[in-house]
Amino acid sequence: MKSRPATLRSEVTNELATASRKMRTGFDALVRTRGLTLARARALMLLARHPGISQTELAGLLEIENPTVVRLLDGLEKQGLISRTPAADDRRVKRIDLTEAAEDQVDEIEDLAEVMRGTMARGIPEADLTVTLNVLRRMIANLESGPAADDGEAD
Amino acid sequence: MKSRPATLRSEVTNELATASRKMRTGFDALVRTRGLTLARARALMLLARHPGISQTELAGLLEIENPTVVRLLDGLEKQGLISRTPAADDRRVKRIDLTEAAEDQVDEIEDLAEVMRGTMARGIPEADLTVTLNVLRRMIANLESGPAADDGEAD
DNA sequence: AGACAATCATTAGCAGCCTATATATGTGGT
DNA sequence: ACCACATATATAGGCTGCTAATGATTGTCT
Repeated sequence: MKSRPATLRSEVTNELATASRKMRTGFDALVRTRGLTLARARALMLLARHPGISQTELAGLLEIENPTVVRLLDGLEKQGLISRTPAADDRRVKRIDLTEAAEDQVDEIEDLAEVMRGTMARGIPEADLTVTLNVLRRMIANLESGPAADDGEAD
Repeated sequence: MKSRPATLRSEVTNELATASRKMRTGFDALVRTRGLTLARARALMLLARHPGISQTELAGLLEIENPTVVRLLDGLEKQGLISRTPAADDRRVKRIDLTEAAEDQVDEIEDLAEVMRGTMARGIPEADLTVTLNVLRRMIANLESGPAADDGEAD
């Protein structure tokens, strides 16, 4: 077992995982007070912005797989928050819409999300947030391009 | 339904979630080539640093709940990577240790983690990583102190 | 037209996380 | 000693994510 000192990189990745987990957990706790879960709340927010989309399209927006969407919508349907309507032009697809009850909830959810963001950003200079945003985007791009050679290592 | 523009804050939180998810997914794919999963690899790494700890202590380090640890260790035990030994002084607790087979794997896992970190950090100046680290730490602190009043709101 | 491939939704089964609850053991007050 | 409470592990059941496989429909190609 080699002993490994904590490096800047390892600290960033650790704290990235921790911050994300705490954010998820915290927001999940918030929406649970409204009878929802994080995944369901996310779906509702997207459906509010994209009414009538198909399940596959929703899966793409949520970046989860189709079978996961199916069960997610099963739950939301049982809660009376969405409706599945067979599409007229393509009988394979079903169009998903929010019910009125759900539309009322979406604004509350958005407010909770805003509270969450405000909490997290408390006391952090905007310039630092901007740097962080760029770092995160570069990391995402790096992850998407795979563990390639260290081409862009020197900046 | 109010219309909401994308704000710096909302972008940071979105990308934070995305980066973390992709990091998890990517590392999970890496360790899967060694017959492991992300959760199991994390447990092995911690057990390597803290041999003989109890399940509750491990749960604390992993920041997951006790029942989750039970099933995690059930799996690792079946794989022959850990052993559960009843403690002599307190017959409620079991001490968890890595088997020799596991110790051999831990270094490989650590190497994979290092590959992951290198991939993510590719092309990012150290100064920016430092800013990001501080931002993440502040966010974690903010999340832990709860959705308090906006004391430090103004930068 | 008919055969074949692609797409959408679904089901089944696994893993990981959770909460609530049960069981065994340990600890402290009376 | 005894009873109440706390702690450690385990079990049961739910939610969310995945992959693999199915059924129905649509598109394509000969």
